[in-house]
Amino acid sequence: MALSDLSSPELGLGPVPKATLRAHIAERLRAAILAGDVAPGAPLTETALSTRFDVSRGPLREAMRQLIEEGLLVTVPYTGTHVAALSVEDVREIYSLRTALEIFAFEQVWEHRDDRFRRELHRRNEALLASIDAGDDRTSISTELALHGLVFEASGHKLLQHAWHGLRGRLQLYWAAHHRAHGRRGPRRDSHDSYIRAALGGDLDALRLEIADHMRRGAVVTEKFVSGASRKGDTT
Amino acid sequence: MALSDLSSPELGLGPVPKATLRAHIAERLRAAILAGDVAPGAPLTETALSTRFDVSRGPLREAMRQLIEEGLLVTVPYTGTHVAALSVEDVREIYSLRTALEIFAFEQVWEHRDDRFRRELHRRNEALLASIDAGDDRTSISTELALHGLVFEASGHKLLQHAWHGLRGRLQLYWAAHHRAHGRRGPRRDSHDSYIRAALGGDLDALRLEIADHMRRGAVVTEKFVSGASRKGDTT
DNA sequence: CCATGCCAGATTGTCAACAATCGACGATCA
DNA sequence: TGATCGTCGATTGTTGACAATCTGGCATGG
Repeated sequence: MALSDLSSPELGLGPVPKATLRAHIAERLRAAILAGDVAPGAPLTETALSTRFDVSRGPLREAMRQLIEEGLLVTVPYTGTHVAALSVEDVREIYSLRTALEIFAFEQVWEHRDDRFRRELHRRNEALLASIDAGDDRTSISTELALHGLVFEASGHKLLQHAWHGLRGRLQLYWAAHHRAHGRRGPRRDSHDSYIRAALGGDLDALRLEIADHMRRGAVVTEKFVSGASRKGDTT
Repeated sequence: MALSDLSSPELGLGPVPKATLRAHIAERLRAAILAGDVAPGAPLTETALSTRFDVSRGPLREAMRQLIEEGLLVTVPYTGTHVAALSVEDVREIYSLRTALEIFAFEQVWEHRDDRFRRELHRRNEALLASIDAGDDRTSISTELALHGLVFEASGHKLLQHAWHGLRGRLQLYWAAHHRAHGRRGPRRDSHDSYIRAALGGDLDALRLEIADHMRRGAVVTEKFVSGASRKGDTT
């Protein structure tokens, strides 16, 4: 199953999202952080945020707890909360774990790849290319994450998807910061060609190597940015 | 580094845990669930819990959010909260992801295994054997989890440890339920012998196979229990 | 007899006030 | 002059009351 419900519109049926205030707050706050409205390492106070969002501190705190769990915020009891700081160690952990999880995801999907999967992979890659060509670095982050996210969605493995979401948020924090610092962060236009080829090919071992290499390249770029930024006394 | 601070007593120095109420509540509630004081699938109401714990609903809610994130509770807005129900699909996901993560953890540690690591592995295995021999099924769950947890601690990979903690909680929920249902759930006395051998040996590929096999065996046992329990209309 | 609409109880969501704790500044004293 | 202790502002932690929403059952009408 699982493989069959990638983007079925379902005619708009299915359970509608129940909107609780904390969910909205979490979404807005996450967006604000990833948009760089507050820099990594910058402090956040509950009262200030509750005023800005015009909500009480109760739901705001619950939303912040969620972002803490996602690794975007750090808090120390009775003292304060701040946006997670950037660190090279973090980058290494994110990319190494990403490698392991994405390979595992492909192992799960491997025998079940169908036309739908192939088409969707191509579609998302073209969306990535389009945003790169348009020079829109902001959406190219989203499209690249969507491309890599496909295999996790297709796996139908809820726990695995959960782990991917956690990684994705942290990754987005670093990419967004990189984007703001250097203007252009996006991958080279052809950087995913061999990835796509291997993902649709017949050699699982080749894909393993390709993913490891792909991640290694990404990690090097991001690490370099972080160590450069922290040397300038930016964060940490 | 990382490999060096496995169980250093530090003479009782080091930062004392800052006790917030929600942390205590989360701990107690988690213990209650894993002890089976509330069965999987059973409903939990905030007001009832806040009365029993003699705290207000604020910190209680934050503690519950944490357990929700850990996969022990499930909530639907404005409607209710219940302990997570058991499902064979969940078991398959837990064990398959466990396999991937534990292999990854060993890959991280492989070249850094030292005497300390070897000693600690033996120590924890002996603790497991002791609890099995003592017929203490309750602590044998803890000791088995501690044994498998070593490689994650030794990896020094914070993100990986975080993922392991998430898996461990879910696993504990199933094992505890199994224990309560059948009295004796624990592994056979020699079930970790080949695991230890492979973990300390020189053949990483052999260890990969051993872990995969070890998990497969565990998954089969747990799956069988869950499908049996649900067929009796126990949960789900 | 079945479908529909409504009502009541229960449960979670939200709010504003109060308490506990922390970090830093400045006064005090050797 | 230097260190130490107390105090104060700021921040998070906690509480109890109130509002919004859901679920099930019941009355009503076809």
